[in-house]
Amino acid sequence: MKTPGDSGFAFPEWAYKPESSPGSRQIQLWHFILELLRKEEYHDVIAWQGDYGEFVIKDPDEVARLWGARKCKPQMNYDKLSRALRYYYNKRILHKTKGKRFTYKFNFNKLVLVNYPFIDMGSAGSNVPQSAPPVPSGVGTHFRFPPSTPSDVLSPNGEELRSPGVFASVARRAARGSVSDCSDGTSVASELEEVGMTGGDERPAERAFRSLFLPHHPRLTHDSLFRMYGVPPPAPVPFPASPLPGGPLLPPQLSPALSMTSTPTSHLPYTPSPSLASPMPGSRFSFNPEDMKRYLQAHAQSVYNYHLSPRAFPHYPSIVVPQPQRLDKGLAGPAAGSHFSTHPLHHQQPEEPHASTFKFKLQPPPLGRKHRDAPQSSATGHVSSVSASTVLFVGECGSAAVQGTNSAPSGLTNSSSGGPPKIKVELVSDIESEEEVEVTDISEDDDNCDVFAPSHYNGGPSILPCPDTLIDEGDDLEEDVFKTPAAPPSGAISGIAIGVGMALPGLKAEPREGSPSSPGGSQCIPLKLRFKRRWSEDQRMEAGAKRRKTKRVVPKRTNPCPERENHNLTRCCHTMRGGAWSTWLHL
DNA sequence: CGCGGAAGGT
DNA sequence: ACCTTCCGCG
Repeated sequence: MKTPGDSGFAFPEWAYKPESSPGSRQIQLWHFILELLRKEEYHDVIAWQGDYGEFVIKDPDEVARLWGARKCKPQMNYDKLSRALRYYYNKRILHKTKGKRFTYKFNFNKLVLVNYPFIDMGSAGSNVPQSAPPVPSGVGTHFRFPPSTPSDVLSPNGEELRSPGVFASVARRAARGSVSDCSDGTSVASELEEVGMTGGDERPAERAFRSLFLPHHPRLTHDSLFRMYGVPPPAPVPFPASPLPGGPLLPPQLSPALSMTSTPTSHLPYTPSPSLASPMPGSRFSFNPEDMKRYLQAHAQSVYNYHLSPRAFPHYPSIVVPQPQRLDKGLAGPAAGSHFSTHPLHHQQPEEPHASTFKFKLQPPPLGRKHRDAPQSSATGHVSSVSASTVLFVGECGSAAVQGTNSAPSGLTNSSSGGPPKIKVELVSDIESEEEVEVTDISEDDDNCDVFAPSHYNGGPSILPCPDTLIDEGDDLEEDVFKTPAAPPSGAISGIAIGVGMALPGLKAEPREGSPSSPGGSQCIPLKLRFKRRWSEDQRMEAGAKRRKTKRVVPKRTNPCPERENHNLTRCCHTMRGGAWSTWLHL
């Protein structure tokens, strides 16, 4: 078992559960599906079947119910869920297995290739979708899954790996170029056979898929990997910004993502997501160390980020992934030892383990907008029946139960189909992927960091902390509640700030000289003072001015839905998303 | 059942 | 962006 203590660092517990981590997107349907598929208790509800990646929803209503529970959408039903699934067709995450009811198939080629690019996909053949990044020739021509290790060293409940630290281990290991020292010598290849695979005719991607996604793989669990790679090191930077150890010949044995084999559901980053869909800077893979480096960094970081929380850190190309937060105080809190450090998913899904307590009747087939408009009675009727059996659920999901009645007719009752026929040009997903390559785009942070306009340091280190923390609360908030080793030393912050400020005199750069760690930051003081003065002026100037969004208003979140709890963490995470370490200090 | 457009929500 | 909701169509 990995406790915050034994590894020397810890993450906030939300970091271990990306699905529900506030900064992350809410769990996506296909994550959820994978999650269900992975759990035996749901094998009567949904299960792998047929081809690789193919699964059958045996109990559509139940799946819908579970999904609805997860998303706090008590009105969920298979009709809606399947619509959501159909949206995956275009994204090529899923497709329908024709002729088989309730049967869909994951596009594992894409998933595997995109997320596990070092897996040997066999001959650059036909079945490799173009959306998938090409496999560098020097890398992973013959991918071997990492060997597993005895399954009794660490606690067995490690099925949910959340520690990005593994990456570092892997990276280090990769740097050393040795993977062969598995303790028990069991090769993963053999494991694949153990799982009962049709070795020969199976395509590599499928093999990969199996090992990655099949439920309860006996060996490739978090534990084995964890054991294999030891305790996460203090610096979980998967691929540091420093030159790649082996140059382009990074040992193929483990893609960073592969270290997360155990939790397909939660670490398969959403494929079409920007930095993942096609991590290469262009559609073409140029195989030089620089590109490789960038690629690896982006990829690893993406995965890593996803682990932590996809939104936790912006995807910057040459950024060093922030180190984990040592939640001395955070985790020392009441709930710390008990279950935070154990396994997120286990306490994360109140609805699933206790599906019974969550019994609520699925909404009957949609009444239709019109129907809901006119006869209030029928809607009310079934809603009440729902809520009656869903007291607990209502409690957790807040307004959920009300939905049935309050969803307004939206006025568009009748089909506005009078218009002329439109031809819609569909975007091919490959193109999607390509446009999502923008690894260098940091514009996303603009909103959160409008004091330092990103353009100002576009060329420079993209890791600039966003000083909005300092701005909104003045100097009072220097108190680091979360001492994070990764937080750039305040000196660095001021240094950067100053640097920026010098380059751009008009900038409101808060030098943050009040920082505890640099009480007498001698060297910079004059400048700092200057900036301080400047800052004060600006503050005064802005005092009367309209509120800028630098003022971070803590939103009143009343939604008790498990998906959205962790309010303070939410705040943290959201600000984090703004690209600011300093925000952590904010907590 | 399954599809996909359309609109809306967050 | 990723659904959720509704709906008409086959």
